Amino acid sequence: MKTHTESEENYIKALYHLGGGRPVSNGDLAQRIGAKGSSVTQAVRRLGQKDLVNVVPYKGVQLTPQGIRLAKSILRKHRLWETFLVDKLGFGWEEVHPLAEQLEHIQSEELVDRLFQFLGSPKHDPHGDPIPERDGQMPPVLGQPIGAFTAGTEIRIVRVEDAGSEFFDQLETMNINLGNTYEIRAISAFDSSVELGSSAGTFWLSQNMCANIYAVQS
Amino acid sequence: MKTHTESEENYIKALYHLGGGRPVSNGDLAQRIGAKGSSVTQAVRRLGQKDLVNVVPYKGVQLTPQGIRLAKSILRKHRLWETFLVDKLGFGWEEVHPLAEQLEHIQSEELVDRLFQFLGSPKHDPHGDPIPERDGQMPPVLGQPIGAFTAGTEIRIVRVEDAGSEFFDQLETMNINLGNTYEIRAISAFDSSVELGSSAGTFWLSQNMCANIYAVQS
DNA sequence: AATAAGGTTTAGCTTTGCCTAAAATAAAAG
DNA sequence: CTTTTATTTTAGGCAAAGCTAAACCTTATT
Repeated sequence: MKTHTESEENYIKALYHLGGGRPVSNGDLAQRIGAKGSSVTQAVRRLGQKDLVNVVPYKGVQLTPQGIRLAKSILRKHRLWETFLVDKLGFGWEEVHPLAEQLEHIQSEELVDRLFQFLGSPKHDPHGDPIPERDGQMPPVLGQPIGAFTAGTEIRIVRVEDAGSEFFDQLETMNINLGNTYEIRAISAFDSSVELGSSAGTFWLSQNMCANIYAVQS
Repeated sequence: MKTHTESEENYIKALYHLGGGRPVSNGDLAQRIGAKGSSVTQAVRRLGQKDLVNVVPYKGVQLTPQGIRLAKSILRKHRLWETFLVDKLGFGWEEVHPLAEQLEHIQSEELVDRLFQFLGSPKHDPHGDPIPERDGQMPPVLGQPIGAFTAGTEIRIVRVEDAGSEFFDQLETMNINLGNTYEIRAISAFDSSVELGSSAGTFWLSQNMCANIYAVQS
């Protein structure tokens, strides 16, 4: 695997995030990257010459299998570093993203492998997102939105979406963490908010909160 | 502290290595960076505009106090990451340098502080080199070359110079590590090589090896 | 003091990566 | 089926960093 610039890797990551293997529009990509359309046109042309994407002018850009492989390897690094920052250095959920965004560009297979081992071969990162394996395989995406369960079910929180720092702050103040278990007490027919119960008492979660918190039956 | 490019940081680091606070010639800097003189001229001009160096055309470049502060903060990061790679991830001495060279550019005071704590507030890195403190203070530079002791002295290895991978390989094969203790059995009057003894037996170290291995009496 | 040698700077070119403004194309509306 | 609108691409600029070759200081030699 050759070496790529950070900019290139950022485009690949954005492409994977937005489309996986499917085509992505110039505009969407520009928005995600935070650059103008014209810059994107040039950038993807460069990526095309390295066979990381297929470009159809005026139509869209699409990762090649090679591009997908690269995207996954970057995602793997990103999520391993996030795990390191939270588990080992004690960072909070919301702080780690920008840091991992820098660390994910460090080039060294060996480093990734050793980090993986050091962290105890994790399958999911601190948000519960799956960490791609060495060979590109993806562990399962865990859970379903809290609102999808029925009243009376015992659930365990296994994943939270990255919905911005205010969302994470809210989780913090409500003391909601991965691994917590609750009983679904009620689901409002009016606004789909959910009442959760634990030994510590019961509380209501807004629909917007619920949509970003994933759980499994337990 | 503003944010700098990797290239800028590399120049600052090189300047610190070559001259500390003293002026450095364009040529020496070019050699160290691995670029042509003309590139260096431009680069230092940019650094000058940021008040990180003082440039006197045709004479030399010199770090400002601000530049020295930056240099130390980079060195701190470099050596902390080296410590992490060796102590926590089990890398060998000689492998860590290029990796630390990438990691030292990660921007986050918070990360450095937490890493420092996580590593147990180390004063020296795995080669025995002092790790600059947060405030720029330098812990002592440990030991003196092995050849400087007299026969009969008990010594403990506390530092090795970075004298290239062949040197490290040699240390490896001779099983010489920081913390090892030996007795100086003899010093050759002919070529200044040194005979070291331990419970495992005795062996001779060439003058070139000795010059890069530092010890204290013990 | 004049000149040759060595190191330094300037001039001009390349690539990456981003920008704005103008032209071109695709899609939607009439 | 044309026209308007929205998106995308081209054209032309700019800054960071590097390069080569030519011009320019310094210094050392004669």
